[in-house]
Amino acid sequence: MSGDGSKRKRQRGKGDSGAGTQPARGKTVKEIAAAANVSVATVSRALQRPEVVSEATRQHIHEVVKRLGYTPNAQARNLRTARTRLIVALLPDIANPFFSEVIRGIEQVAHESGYSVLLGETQSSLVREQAYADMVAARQADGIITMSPRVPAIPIQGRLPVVNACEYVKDSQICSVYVDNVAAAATAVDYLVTLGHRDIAFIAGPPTSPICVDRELGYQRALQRAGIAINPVLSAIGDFSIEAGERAIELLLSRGQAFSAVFCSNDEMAIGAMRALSSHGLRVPEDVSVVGFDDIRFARYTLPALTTIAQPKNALGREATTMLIELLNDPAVPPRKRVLSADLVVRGSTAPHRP
Amino acid sequence: MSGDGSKRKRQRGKGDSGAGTQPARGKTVKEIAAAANVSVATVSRALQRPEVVSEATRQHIHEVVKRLGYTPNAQARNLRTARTRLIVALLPDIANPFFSEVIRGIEQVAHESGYSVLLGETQSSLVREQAYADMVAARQADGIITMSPRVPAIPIQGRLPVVNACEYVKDSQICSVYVDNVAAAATAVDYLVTLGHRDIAFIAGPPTSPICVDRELGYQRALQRAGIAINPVLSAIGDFSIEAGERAIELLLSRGQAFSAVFCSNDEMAIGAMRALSSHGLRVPEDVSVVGFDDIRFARYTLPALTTIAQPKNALGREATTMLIELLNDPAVPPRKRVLSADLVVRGSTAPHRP
DNA sequence: CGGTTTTATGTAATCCATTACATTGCGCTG
DNA sequence: CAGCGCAATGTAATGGATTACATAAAACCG
Repeated sequence: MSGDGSKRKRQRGKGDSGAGTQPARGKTVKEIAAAANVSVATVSRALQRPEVVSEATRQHIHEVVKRLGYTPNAQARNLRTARTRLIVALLPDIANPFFSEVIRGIEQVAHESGYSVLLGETQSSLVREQAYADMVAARQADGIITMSPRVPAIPIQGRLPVVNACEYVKDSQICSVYVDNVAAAATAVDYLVTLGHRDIAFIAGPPTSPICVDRELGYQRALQRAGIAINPVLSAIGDFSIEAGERAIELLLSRGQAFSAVFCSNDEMAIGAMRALSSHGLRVPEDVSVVGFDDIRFARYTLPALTTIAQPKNALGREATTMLIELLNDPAVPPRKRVLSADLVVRGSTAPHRP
Repeated sequence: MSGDGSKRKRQRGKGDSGAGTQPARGKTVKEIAAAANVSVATVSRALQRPEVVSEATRQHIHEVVKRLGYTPNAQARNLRTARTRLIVALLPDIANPFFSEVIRGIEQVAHESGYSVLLGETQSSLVREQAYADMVAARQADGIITMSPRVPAIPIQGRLPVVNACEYVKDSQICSVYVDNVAAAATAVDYLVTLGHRDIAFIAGPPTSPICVDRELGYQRALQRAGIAINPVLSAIGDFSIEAGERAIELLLSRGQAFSAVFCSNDEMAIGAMRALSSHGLRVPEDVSVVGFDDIRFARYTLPALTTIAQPKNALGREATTMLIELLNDPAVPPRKRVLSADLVVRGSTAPHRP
């Protein structure tokens, strides 16, 4: 009986066989368990939930772990627990100072909560956006914070682990954190009105993004409130770059319609606008007041320093991350939109209108 | 006898038992294999090495995969293959425009090679640096690109999967990519000398970093070459921030030693210097010429535009990543130091000396 | 002191894809 | 046609930790 004595199973476990030249495999729980004379379960528990093992055992195991220099294999843990503690931060452009400050807020909260941040720069490419979203489907990341106005499709069932930061998607089940762009833009324009300006130009952002539409809306509302007619000749569109700000001013000036102030949809365009204005011999703020949006770090250091709407960049990142982590811990939390406040910061680029 | 007929093994595999409320488990190879009437091995092969399965089978499997919406679990794959295709980018501060452009280069190459980038902002904290390094030990990332002058300890045997970018560590087996800071700084100062300046101030960076020492060395060499005595009263130290540049100028001016030019160890301090100078009624470049280092994006847009040393930021990131990936593919490649060139970009902040 | 909790630990199943090795079937050659 | 080689596929071991369930030992209780 028992005719299977010869069934030579492959037994080249790491413990015995001669070849000491194996490729640098890390230590495993098994080895620690053996060295500490306990079971793998106990080792795992001593490391994960120290309160359930006896004081003596725990200390002993920790001592062995330290002595042998053991670090649990995160891949194995992740596979078993089905969590990666990784979140993807999707943004169009990391070199944009606005985003890089938001990212920093994301990184902070993530780190505090034991998560790490995977950088997903998309260059606004749908393909790349999708590629990062697929990492969630592949369980290589737990969730996504997206700073673009689109929410990528993730072929998983259940609630999408996605939070929208800075941007937001209308009518959706997606959590978002952003500022009230309409109100903020209106505040900026109100301020210009207060200073006596009536011919206020506007440099818009790409109309594909809802927040740009909102900023334009705010501009229009403020004008209406002040009884000023909206003049399309005083509007130009830019792509958020400094160069776009310059071009926009060129365009506005070429139209021949005078203006004594210009509200820009972001700081970089405002910086471009200031340059273009001064290269046309127009002084800021004496001849033209300029207001930006975002309050990037350099806004404070332009000459003159830029009056702008300060977005709580760090808080946007922090809040978005907090939301995402909440969502990851409990997929049943209801979708929320959180609106942070953005305040006008008056600096040197604005002055009372001089007729 | 045989008292084990009752040994109810837990059989709650996903196929049968009633509760349809299970928590959104993803599809597995097994299910695909079953649906396609092949073995798991064949499915895996069809996806990983399509050339080894027959044309018909491959098409059939792909069809099933698509129909059922299957995405292989990356954690499982990673565990098995012992690679994560993740690299950590360690940097002190993501909001620093210099680093964010380097990061972009890193992200690009990583993406081209099928890697993703884990953002490791350290705030120059050793603890956080180490925490990210430990992710490599925990096999949660394959390697590290560090932009700080330290190389964290990673308790793994064999070659450390680390590349140093922008900074470098002396006498080490670590791969690095950086510019010749001595030569670049000397070029900048040479240029000021050519313009007739002899009283050239210097704003140094934190002396803990070798590249700062190098920049100072370059400054000194250029002066020596020109037969100008090095005057310690004309040097100040800053921490790379705009404010530090302002403070440095205050300090230099307070010392009473006249200077007609100042070379700053980075652009942000140069921007601060320009502000401080003009708030003291000194015109740039008419009264004082200013040169920076890095050529961050805003350097082009200051008033006057900043003359500076252009570091190939994108290339630094790209090259570092290329090196790291090479190293990951073949740990036997010899350690290399790669020096990229940095060129002087002359803009408006420098002018001939006017006695 | 027998019986019931509680506490500490062990055993083995599980997560899911990859892949070494085994097997099957077919075409080709001498 | 036996025999060999190659191509295609299958079976099951493997990676390393977590954890459900089982068990043993200790504490508690009337």
